[in-house]
Amino acid sequence: MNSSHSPLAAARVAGAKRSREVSIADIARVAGVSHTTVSRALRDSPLISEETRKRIQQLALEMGYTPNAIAQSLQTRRTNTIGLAVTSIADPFLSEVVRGIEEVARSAGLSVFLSATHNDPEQEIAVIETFHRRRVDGILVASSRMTGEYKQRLDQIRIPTVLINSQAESQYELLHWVAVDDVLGARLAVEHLLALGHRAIGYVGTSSRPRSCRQRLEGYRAALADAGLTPREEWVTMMRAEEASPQEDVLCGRRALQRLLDAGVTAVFCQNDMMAIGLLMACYRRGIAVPRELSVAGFDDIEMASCIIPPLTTVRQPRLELGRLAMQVLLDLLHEQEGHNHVLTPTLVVRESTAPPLASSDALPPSTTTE
Amino acid sequence: MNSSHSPLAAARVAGAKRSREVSIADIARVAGVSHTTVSRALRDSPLISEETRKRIQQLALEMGYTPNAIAQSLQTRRTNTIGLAVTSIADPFLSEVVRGIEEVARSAGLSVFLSATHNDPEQEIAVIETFHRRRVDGILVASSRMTGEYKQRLDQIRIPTVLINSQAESQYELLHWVAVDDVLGARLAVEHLLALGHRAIGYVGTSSRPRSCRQRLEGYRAALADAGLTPREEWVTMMRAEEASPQEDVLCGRRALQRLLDAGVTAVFCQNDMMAIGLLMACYRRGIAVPRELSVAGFDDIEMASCIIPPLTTVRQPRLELGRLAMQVLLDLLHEQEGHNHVLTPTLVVRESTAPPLASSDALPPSTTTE
DNA sequence: ACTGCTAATGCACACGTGTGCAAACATCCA
DNA sequence: TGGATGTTTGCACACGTGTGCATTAGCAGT
Repeated sequence: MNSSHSPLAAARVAGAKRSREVSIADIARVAGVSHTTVSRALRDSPLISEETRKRIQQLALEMGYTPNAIAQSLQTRRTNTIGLAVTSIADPFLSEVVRGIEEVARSAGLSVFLSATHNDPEQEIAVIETFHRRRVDGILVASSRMTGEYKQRLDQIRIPTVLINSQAESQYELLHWVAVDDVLGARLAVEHLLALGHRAIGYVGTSSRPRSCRQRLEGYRAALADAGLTPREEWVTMMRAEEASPQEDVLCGRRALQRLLDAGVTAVFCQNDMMAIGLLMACYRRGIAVPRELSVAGFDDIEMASCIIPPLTTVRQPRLELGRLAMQVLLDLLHEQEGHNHVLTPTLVVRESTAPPLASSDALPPSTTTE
Repeated sequence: MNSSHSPLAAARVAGAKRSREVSIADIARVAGVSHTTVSRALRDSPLISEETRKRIQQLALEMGYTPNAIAQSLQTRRTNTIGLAVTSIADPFLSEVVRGIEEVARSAGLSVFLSATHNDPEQEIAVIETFHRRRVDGILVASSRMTGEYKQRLDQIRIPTVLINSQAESQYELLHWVAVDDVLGARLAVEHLLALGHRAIGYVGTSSRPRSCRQRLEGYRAALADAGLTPREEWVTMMRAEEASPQEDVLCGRRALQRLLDAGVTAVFCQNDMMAIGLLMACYRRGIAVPRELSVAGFDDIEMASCIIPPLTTVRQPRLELGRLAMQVLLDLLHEQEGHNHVLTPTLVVRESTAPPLASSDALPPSTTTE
């Protein structure tokens, strides 16, 4: 009958330095009931009388009780946690995707572990390993190359997984995925350039994202073919890259300009916006007017695309939607429902980096079906 | 003596559908020892003989054992987890900061929970609450306003916390922080404009980040004062905003142009790069040449600043460093060491959006110390 | 008063891991 | 051979929460 006047004061004193948090056992002791009753009362179990429940909930509040999610997870075998692996956190394409994911996850009561893989197979495996150790309920992987070992790993641990715009060349039936139609997107961009009157249209891609590069190249080729054109070999410039970082992409675009000019193109379709921006910068440096002398189109429609001068014509990926949908599919899987794969439709956003070619541009001999 | 030929096969069968993961108890059973021995062997305890340890580690590998971090956390009272609260995930300023944080965290064996608060007090509290429930070892808060209730909450739960570029007007001695010197940064930018010959220099700020706005305004005023100038009231345009999102900032910049032109300034210093970019876009629309007719300087040096045309003169915040350092301070706190607060020094990055004013610009009467 | 029924509560165990302490065993020395 | 010392192992408990089952209390009906 000396110290603690109220449970509240007791909690304060207990939490003075670095001591334990208030547990249901503590509440039980104060309330004079078993920890079982407290547990049930806090979870609104119908087994507990209205009166007891109210009393205990009030007490929990006064004592500053915060449930221990760790202990709950151990018991229920659910952590209400997901792992999100991205290639690069600073990737402007991913920012909105991650935003969509976190938004949906949080409204479903899930917390998100974020980890970067830097497009490096070894780190990818380490990240998955960590997620597994932490017993996440599900995993999302964005824009990753999927090396064989990685896939094998994911396969073994049997955690529901959804891939977003996977760069793996082969799909695996065990994994689910959400992606944007790259072939269609590329078609839209190239058809736009064709409609403006361009005939010599270049392509710039990078080896750091092999799948989207291949698919977009395919769309590019298909659009040209439909117009009765076959691209010259030198129109297609493939840049070597490893890291898949924005800086690297800009550099690729910048370095590609000379080769494209040498190839004599009047328009360029870039694998993504960052490369297009690199290209624009190089044009600015060399005094080449865009779009008057050279038309440039990108892919992704990142924030920057609309902020740059001239505003970039590009293919819009519904990035926020992509993230939301991926998380939604994962939620379905977590609820033991069947998960469906989705292909989202990109749209063309015409801005000011594309225009009809200069009349002089047909100094270049038209390269129609040389086949 | 019927089914499982090897521990490996046994594990495979066990993990067939949705059954339990392999635990140390399982390994113990197979190895014919107690779970205690397995626990010690896997942790390289000196209590275990070399031979037993090797045997058990080998067995663990074969059985596909992955330690349960949840159970470990419950026992050791450490989750090796931190919570990172940001205002907006898509904020280009934060991308590099988050990258630095995750990098250091991961190399220290910590996983990162990411959550967005949208600059909303209610959500901020909810996020902190969740972090607490999950028993994170530490918390990082980036660019947040710190409402009283929020602070009180953080204060109660006594989890080591580090603030990054906090927007709270008052600092609390309990919390640690890392920040960039806003006053100095603003000085650098404005002194640069002064050195170019500008006398009528405008400022654009937003109410969504009150502290950095106030500090940068202070630096702006100080630089002008040192040059013997007092800014006219209409040179300082304050935009109302709530969300603290990039889109919102761009809009603020865009809408500020007219007011600045009316005020007759020849150069503008913006609270951040996104606002400067909005301003540039507005200039582009109105056919105002930057930097010939109007000089524009920003703050932050986000990726976009160097990619835009014209490349933006701005004040560089060491963003990656900021993230790394904040995480480092948090690590110190986690290791029971004293945490030190840090003020980082920004630097001026002169690019191409600033130039001397047109000769005609002094049609505007010089407004020297009207005081 | 006894039975049968419902409502409310507690016991005991589970989840998977770490660790203090005791016990068993081996080794060495006198 | 006995005792001292050192090495290796296991028992039992702890961490905080959830839940099946038994137990108790309360109440109505005969």
